[in-house]
Amino acid sequence: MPELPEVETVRAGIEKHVVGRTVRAAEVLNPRAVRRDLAGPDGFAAAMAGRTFLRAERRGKYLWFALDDGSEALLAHLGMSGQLLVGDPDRPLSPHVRARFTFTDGGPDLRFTDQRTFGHLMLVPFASVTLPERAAADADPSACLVGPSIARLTGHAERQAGAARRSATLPPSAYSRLVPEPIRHIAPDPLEDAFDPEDFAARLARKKTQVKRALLDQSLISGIGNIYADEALWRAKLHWARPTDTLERGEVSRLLDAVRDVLTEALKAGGTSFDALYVNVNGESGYFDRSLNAYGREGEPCGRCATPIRRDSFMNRSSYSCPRCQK
DNA sequence: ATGAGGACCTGCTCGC
DNA sequence: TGCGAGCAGGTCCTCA
Repeated sequence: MPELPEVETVRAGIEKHVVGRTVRAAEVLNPRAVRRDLAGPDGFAAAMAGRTFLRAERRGKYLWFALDDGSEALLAHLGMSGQLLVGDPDRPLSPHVRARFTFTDGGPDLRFTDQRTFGHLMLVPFASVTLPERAAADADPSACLVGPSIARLTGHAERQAGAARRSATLPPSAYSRLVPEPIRHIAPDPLEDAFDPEDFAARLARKKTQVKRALLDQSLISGIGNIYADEALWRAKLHWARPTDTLERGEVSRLLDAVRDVLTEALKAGGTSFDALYVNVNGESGYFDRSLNAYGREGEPCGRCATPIRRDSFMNRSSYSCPRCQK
């Protein structure tokens, strides 16, 4: 499943193939792929035509392409099974292609493929406006000029004009710190500069929930899914059901180190698994089978103490842990 | 306000 | 051989 390392692999892989290119036509083959875009499939497709890809960016499991002057973005979430593939525009259309973008240069096209259709695409404005306004918005979310309710009611043309007007006040260097409006609530991920360990620890301490649930809470820390949550908890020797408000400071530090390590190592491995024109986010490829210590290893010996790994049911999914190392 | 759980979705595997 | 149940899980929505 695409978690942060897979999404970053896709972002880095796709960036060099699309940046600087202009969309000739967008085609939505399954309306569910753009279900969160209120312009609808036709509106989305029409609004994407003529857009130039400027940058490829990411936060947590979301990735986006800043378009044209950087005032709007094509936002993508890969869900459970999403892929972004670049290739010969004449190759056969697989049945799971949900959206397709061709380019004015006639070169390789971009396809959003998604078997389980949990992923989606949206054309959206950036959330923040000028830097002083950004500071105000951070202090008080309701102060954001482009709040969710406004964005939902506003059409593409108006959003476009508004975003362009606002972005005119921004120095180019500020763009990289902006995130698309629909993901304002997504916390920084542990691999970006904006991530603040102190803030994370403080917010974690205020929560009254289980530590694994907290790791999966994208508004607290982003980029972690079920697999890397289990792996990080195994490394940190923490039980998944441990109440967050009982964690000691040292344990939180250990957990954050484990999270960073597991994401970084997976990113290194994931970065080797695709070639030039085919960007693969298939969960089975590369590191998956080799370097997992807990996830999916029910009954197999723990790498530290040889106690069989246990599987528990949690949130309608599985949690894998060592009953001895992770009390 | 916050936390917990269900819905969404499709392909694969397993057991009868 | 065929079929249905179970499973996989990220995010949003609803309910308590």
